[in-house]
Amino acid sequence: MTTDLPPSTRPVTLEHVAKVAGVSRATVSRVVNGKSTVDPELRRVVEEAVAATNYVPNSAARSLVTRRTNSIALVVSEAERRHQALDPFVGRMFTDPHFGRVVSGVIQVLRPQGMQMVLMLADDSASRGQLLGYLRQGHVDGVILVSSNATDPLPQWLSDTRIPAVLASRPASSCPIAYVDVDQREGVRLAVDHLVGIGRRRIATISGPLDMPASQERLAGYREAVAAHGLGEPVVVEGDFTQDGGAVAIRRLLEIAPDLDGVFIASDLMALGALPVLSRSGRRVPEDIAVVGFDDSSPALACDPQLTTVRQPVEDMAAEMARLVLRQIAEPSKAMPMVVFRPSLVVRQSA
Amino acid sequence: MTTDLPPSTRPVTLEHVAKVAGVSRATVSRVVNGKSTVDPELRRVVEEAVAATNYVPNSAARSLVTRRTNSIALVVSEAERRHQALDPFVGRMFTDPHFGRVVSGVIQVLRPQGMQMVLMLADDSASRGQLLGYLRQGHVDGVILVSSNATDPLPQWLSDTRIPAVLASRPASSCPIAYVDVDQREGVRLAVDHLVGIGRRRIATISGPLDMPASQERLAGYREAVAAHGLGEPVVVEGDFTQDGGAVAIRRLLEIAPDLDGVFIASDLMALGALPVLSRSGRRVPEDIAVVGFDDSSPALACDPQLTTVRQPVEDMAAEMARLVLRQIAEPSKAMPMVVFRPSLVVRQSA
DNA sequence: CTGAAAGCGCTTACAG
DNA sequence: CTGAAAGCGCTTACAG
Repeated sequence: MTTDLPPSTRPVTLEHVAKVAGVSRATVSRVVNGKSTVDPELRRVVEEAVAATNYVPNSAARSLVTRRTNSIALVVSEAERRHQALDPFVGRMFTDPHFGRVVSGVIQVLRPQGMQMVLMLADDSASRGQLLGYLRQGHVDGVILVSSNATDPLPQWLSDTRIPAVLASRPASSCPIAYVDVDQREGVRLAVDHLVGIGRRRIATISGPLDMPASQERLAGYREAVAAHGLGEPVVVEGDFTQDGGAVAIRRLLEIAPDLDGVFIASDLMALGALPVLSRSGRRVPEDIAVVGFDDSSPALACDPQLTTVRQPVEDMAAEMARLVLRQIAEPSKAMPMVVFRPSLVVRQSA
Repeated sequence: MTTDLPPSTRPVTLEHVAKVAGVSRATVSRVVNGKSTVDPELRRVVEEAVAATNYVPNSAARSLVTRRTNSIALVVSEAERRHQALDPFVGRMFTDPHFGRVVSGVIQVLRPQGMQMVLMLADDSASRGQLLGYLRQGHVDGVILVSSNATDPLPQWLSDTRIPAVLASRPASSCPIAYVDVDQREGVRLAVDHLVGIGRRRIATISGPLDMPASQERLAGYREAVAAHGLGEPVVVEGDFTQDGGAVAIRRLLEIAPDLDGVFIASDLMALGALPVLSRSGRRVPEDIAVVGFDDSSPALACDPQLTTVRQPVEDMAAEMARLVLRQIAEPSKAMPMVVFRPSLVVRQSA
C-alpha cells in the first residue's frame, strides 16, 4: 500500500525477488503470472517475497517477449480543420459529452482486464500516418475508432493491416471491419410514433449533415415513419448538428411550413438552438409544436421545456466495442462482428 | 504510406535493416535516433533501407533500455461513488466538457513531441493502488492529475514517489508538487466589478461545495470584492455545482434576500438551473437581477439569456501542465513550479 | 565515425 | 514441478 522503498532506488526485478525467495526467476515469473503449475508451498514463499520487495513487473520487458502491451488505442478521428490559425485547439470532439460516455464505457470493461487506454487524435494526414506507424510498431494491441469524418481512410487502413479494431459506427463506405452502432431508423421511428401518438399530423424534421451516415439513416427513418403513418409530404431542412444551426434551420422550417405541429430534430444540441426561436415566434412547446430530439445529451436537460429525446445506450455500446476488440485480440479470426443496439425514447416535457 | 508487407509477416527489426544497408545495428540505431555522428553517405544508405523495409522501431525494446516510454498518464481522480449499483458507469467527469478541453490542451503539446497520453481513472482505493503500481512499474514517464476529490491522497503519493507530476489545481492540503491553476479570486473580482459597474449594489453569491479549494477561493474572492466595494453584508448560499443544485440555491437566496439585484453563481451549470427559477419568480434577467457565472462552459450558451461568465483559459492551462511534466521528465529537479493563469470575463446577455 | 558486445527485465520451450 | 538458458529488439559505453 505504502511506498516503503527509498524513492530513487533502482526498481526491483524478478532476479531480486528470486534471490529473496530462494528460487529461480522462472518460478517467480510463473507465480506472478498465475500459472497453476507451481508447488503451493513455493508459491507462498514467492508471494511473500513479492510483497516484501514490493515487486512490480517491468512491462516493457514483458511486452518485448509476449508481444502484447495490454493497452488499446481509442482513436478520435476528425476531418481536417480549415481555419487552423483561428482555432489553434485540437480535438473539438473531446468536449462533446458523447465522447465522455464512450470513454466511460470503454474504461469500464478495459479496467478489470488490466488493459489501459491510450487516447489518440487523428485530424490530418500527418497524424494519421503517425498513427499507423504507431500501430504497426505494436504499441497497442488493438484500436477503437470513433470517427466523425465521413471520408475517413482509417477504417480501410485498419481493415487492411488486420489490426484488431472496432468502429464506433457503421463505416461510411462498406469495408470489412467490426463495428457497433445504434439502430438509427428505429430511434426516429420511436420519435415519430410518439408525435403521432400525441395527435400530431404535420411533422417535419431537421436532419444532420447529410454526408454523415448517421444523418442519412435518421432522415431515412423519418421518411419511412412519415410514410407509414400516411402523414403526407415529408418536410426536411438540413442542419449541421450545432446550436446555431438548429436556430437557422427551425426558422427555415417555419417559413416552409408555418402550420407544423411537430418536429423531429436530429440532435439535442440543434433542438437547444431551435426552442428559443420557436418561443419567440409565439409558439408554445409542446402545445403548439411538439419537439423530439436525439441523443439524450446534456443539452436535452438544458432545454426549457426539457427535451423528449431518443436515447442511445452509448456506454453499453462503448463497452461492447471494448469487448469486441478484446475478443479479436484473444482470438484473431475472420469474423467481423457488427452489433446493433436498440435506442429508446426518453419522454420529458417537449413532446 | 501504404502497407506493402504481407500482413502477418514478422515485424522488421533493426537487424534486418542493418543487413539491407550493409552496416551494423548500432549505426542504424544512431540514424533512426537522429544522432549526428554518422557519415552523411552512410546515413543516406540507412535511410533508404529504413524506407525500403518500412521499418518501425519496437517501442518495448526501446523502453526496456532507455527506461522511457514516451507516454504520460492523464489521471482523473474522483471521490468514490456511493450508489454503485444504481449507477454502474464510471468516470462521470469524462462527460464534463471541461475535461475535454484539458485533453485537447494536453494533446496539443504532447503530440509534437511524439508523446502519447494514457487515460486513467482513479475512483476508489483499489484503482488508486493499481495506479500506483502502474506508475512505479514505469509504464509512463509522468502524470497529469485532474482531481475532483478534496481528500485525494494521490497528490501526496505522487509527491512522495518523486514521479514527474503536475496537478490541475492547487492541492487541497499543501504538499510539494507542481500545479497549474487559475486565479480564482481575480475571476470573481472581475464578475463583481462588472455587476457593480452596471449599477448593482445588492449582490449575492451561490458558492460551490465548500470542501473544494476552488469553491473556497471563489467565495473568498466574493467576500473581498463585496468588502472592497462597500456593498454591505455578503449573502451566501452553498451550492453543489449541479443544475438542480443551482435551482435549489437560487430559491433559498430569493427567500433570504428578495431584494437582490445581482448574483455571482460559481458555476455556469448552477446558473443554468437558476435562470428558469428566476424567470418563474417574475424577475427578468438582467433587468431585475443580473447574473454572472463561472467557467464559460457550454451551459453558458444554453442559458436563456446567454450567460455573462468568467472564463478560465483551460486549454492553455492544460498545455502548460503538459509542458511542466515534460520539463520535469527532461530535467528532474527539486523545483516544484506553480503557474497561475488569469481569468477573463466574457460579457453576454445575463449581466 | 563505426562495430562488436553487453545488457535492459522478462517469458518460455526444453531438460530433468 | 523446477531451473538453466536462450532470446525478445533495442541502446550505449567501449575500443578502434
